[in-house]
Amino acid sequence: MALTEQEQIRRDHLDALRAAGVEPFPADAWPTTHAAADVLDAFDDARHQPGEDGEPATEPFRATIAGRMMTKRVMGKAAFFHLADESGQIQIYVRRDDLPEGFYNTVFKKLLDPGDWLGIEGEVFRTKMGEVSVRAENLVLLAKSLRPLPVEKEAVDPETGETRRFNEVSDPEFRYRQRYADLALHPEVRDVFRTRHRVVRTIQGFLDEQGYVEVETPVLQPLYGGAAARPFTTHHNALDMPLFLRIADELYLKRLLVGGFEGVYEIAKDFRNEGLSRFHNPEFTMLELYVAFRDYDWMMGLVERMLEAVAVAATGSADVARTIDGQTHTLRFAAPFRRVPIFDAIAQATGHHLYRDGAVAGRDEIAGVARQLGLEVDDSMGAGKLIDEIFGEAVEPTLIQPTFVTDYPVELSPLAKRHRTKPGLVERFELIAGGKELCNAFSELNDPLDQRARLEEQARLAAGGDDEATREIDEDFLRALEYGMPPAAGLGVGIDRLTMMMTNQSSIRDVLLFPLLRPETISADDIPDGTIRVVELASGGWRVLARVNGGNKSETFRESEVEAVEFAEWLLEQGGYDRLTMSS
RNA sequence: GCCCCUAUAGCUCAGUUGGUUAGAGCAGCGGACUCUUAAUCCGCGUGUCCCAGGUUCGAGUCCUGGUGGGGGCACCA
Repeated sequence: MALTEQEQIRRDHLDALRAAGVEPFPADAWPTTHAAADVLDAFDDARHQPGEDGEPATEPFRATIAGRMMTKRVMGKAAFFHLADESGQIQIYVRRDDLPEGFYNTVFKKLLDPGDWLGIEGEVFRTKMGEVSVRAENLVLLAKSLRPLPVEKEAVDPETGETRRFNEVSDPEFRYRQRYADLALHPEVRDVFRTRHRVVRTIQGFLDEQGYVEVETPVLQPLYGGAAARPFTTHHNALDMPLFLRIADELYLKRLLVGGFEGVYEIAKDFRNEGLSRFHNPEFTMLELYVAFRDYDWMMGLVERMLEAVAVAATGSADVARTIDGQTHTLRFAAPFRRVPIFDAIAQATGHHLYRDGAVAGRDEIAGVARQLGLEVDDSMGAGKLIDEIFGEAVEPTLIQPTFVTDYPVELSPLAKRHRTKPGLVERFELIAGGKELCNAFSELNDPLDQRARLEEQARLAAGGDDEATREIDEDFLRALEYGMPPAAGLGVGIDRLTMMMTNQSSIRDVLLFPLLRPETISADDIPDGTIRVVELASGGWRVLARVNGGNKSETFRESEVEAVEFAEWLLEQGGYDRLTMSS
């Protein structure tokens, strides 16, 4: 691999450390007494601060800490740097004469670099400039950093009192591809994932308290179902059979209701083979919950209480700040949330009552309203689809405060029970907040004959070329339903989008530690010396990469893999190379 | 799949109408400095200007095609 000058210098430092008898990757543990933030919290000037003239503190405050060296300010025989651990940063004061003979000049000044993990032991004090710091009496290298972390600097603006950051890494690609560096540099990014952890834990704690059981159902499924989406497919060798990564876990959780569990939930990774966007990642986390003997009305009450608990856990209060189109709103996740039937919401927004006298308006009337709103209408769109479009255009973006939208047209909701009093509608709600859907819930369909009819309709769609419809009927699921599934309320919550809401992030990539990106392109710099490699290009074609004695060769073949391989083999025969590898 | 924006040093960015040897700050290297904090001061420029073609006497700059990334649309019960 080609090393940058700075990478080479750090490797030189590594060798020099070993030569000086300092192990760069020691095995010894370094048990700490404090986190950086604990030291800052606990410091008390009256008891811990030494006197001006070398007078010892009335109660010296000794601490052993560990972290990453972030900055280094050397002033001859003394130096300062900041040490960052998970809790925050604390300044370290180093003096030549506090350390063993020669260590400061030959090791600390020359061979330790920003990014190195250090252990510090010493007394806590406040500097003349007023910053609580640790005076290092023992300084130990815990792990050497061989790759320079980008350096960002901070300063407090004297007028506003706000901390400004300079040279901040702004390239999103760098941040997502090298999340480890992003996290090391940006405590606030770590905070997002701590909040995500609290969101999940709060939900689990809340549901556990109700007596519900968290379960694990198969990720690898012989048939996929429970949603409409294209699946990822894979293959099991020993059984020689295709398998699908789940697109939902609904059908397995319902089997558990049949089996006698009265409240089950799963926080699951689902996988959908679809596009990427600010709101979509091919693998994402979904909460699904099913509770026997309850209905969607009851479920709204549970969601209100659960999300209030989540908001408090995530932000400290039920009021959550949310930036939408550059405007900051305060979303109140305090029960009860507003409830509005979808047709009432549409009527308020458009003036058109499309559900009258116990029936949904005619398709032509609905299409007319859609056209008035500037929506494109084509003949394939049914009444249900048009209602959905009108809602999405005219209502959804206006629902900033958490709002339950209820009683959808039956065509939109094949898995929900028909409404007990309103013909043509189903018992379903979505929770909308900040103009986006957060939850989807039904009174669940438990009639096995009706369910069979609907799955058969799906299979017909699949045969007709709809690649999001499930091709095969899940006979085992129907067999389970035939034994009898209790009436139940079901809920789905997108955990990623909920976390976006609670942390005020605008992209799903900012709440996923490792969002999916296209693979990095390999260049000749990235392969070991003395090797030749043939790589297939995402853009089509093949490239032969060769590297010997630091010299690179790169040759692209658009048309033929055979030509590329023949060229690589010819190159190998010319000598100087000892290896030819193929990579996909 | 379509549209817009974008890619220059490890990081953040300049780079004029196409002009000869591509710049700055930070980081790094050498030196000074025992309370600094975007430390300071002196000296040093480290590069596949995303890739491949093309136009031109001459391309970081213009054109065509491609790739990565961001945003929007479409898709997503």
